[in-house]
Amino acid sequence: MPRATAATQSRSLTEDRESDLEGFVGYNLKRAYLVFSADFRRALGRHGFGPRQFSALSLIVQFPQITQSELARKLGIERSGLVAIVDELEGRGFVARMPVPGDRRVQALAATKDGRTAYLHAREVVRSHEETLLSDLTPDELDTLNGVLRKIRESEA
Amino acid sequence: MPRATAATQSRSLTEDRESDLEGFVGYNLKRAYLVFSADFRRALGRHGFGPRQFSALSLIVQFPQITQSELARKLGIERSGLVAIVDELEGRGFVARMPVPGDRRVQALAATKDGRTAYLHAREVVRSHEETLLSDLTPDELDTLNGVLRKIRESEA
DNA sequence: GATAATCGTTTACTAAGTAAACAATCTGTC
DNA sequence: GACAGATTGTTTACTTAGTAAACGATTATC
Repeated sequence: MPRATAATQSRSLTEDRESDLEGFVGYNLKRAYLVFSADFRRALGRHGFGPRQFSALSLIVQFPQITQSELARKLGIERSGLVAIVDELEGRGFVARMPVPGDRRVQALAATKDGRTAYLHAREVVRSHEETLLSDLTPDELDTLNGVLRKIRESEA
Repeated sequence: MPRATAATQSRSLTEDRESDLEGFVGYNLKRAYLVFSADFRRALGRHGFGPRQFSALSLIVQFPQITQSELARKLGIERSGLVAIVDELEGRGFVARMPVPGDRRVQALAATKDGRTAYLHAREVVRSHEETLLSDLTPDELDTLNGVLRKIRESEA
């Protein structure tokens, strides 16, 4: 069994030879997220997708007729913040706002054919960008990472 | 006007056991980072520290006489972005900009006594906030998380 | 000694979000 | 059926965290 490398003494309270900062999960989480974010833009920027548009379109494709409030809830952002995202997706012809018979307040969202096509293509680009970024990880590490990130997310109030 | 029948059959297009989005590490990384970030502010907001001020002060305490350029490099941000952070730390009396004998361009940064005290206190608050957030993780998971985040960070160009 | 590079800084800009208010609409209670 | 209260999408104003380009002062290089 390949044991963890020698660089895992980080739990000591008094050993200060490496930066304190590197020992904080929050800081490392932010830096790792920034690496992903920058690479995402490199990979999908030319396709005209930012992370927010991609996330929103993904959920719209997957949950047809979802309302804006529900989508905002799933994304963890405010309704007001979602308006601009949907505006842009609609402006590109990827998404349509549609009235809902029973309730005239809500706008149901549906991906157009173009939107679905663009999403399926973008999804493959994102998969490949992630595969590259994560290529140094063992399958075990990848599994643990996914599980841990989910645990952290679920600990949210 | 694109017709969109109420009965959408797009479910058969994808193998969609759960949301595509949940399968992307980048998205989960962002959500997890936001959980940490919000909790960090809850924990240290009343102490007047944001994540940026905390990170900068941490490195200044650990590397006395560090220059602003070097600090920016370590933090992974632009020099121009660091100015406001140092301004604030200096305004609170936590940090002093000092001239360096050999080179009149640079400003060496040093934590004041107040700055060191405030940092040591804040560090304990951060440790406790992280401990709480990560309490659902096994020691193995925590080790793997730290290692994986580091690997991702080091893959940066 | 001219030219290039570096440092801290300012200014203008961008991205991504929140918070509060608003009109329109829906729901539950009397 | 009327009416108080909640909900929806939206606008507006604001905040946060950063980048990019230019600048004067200085230092390094040829």
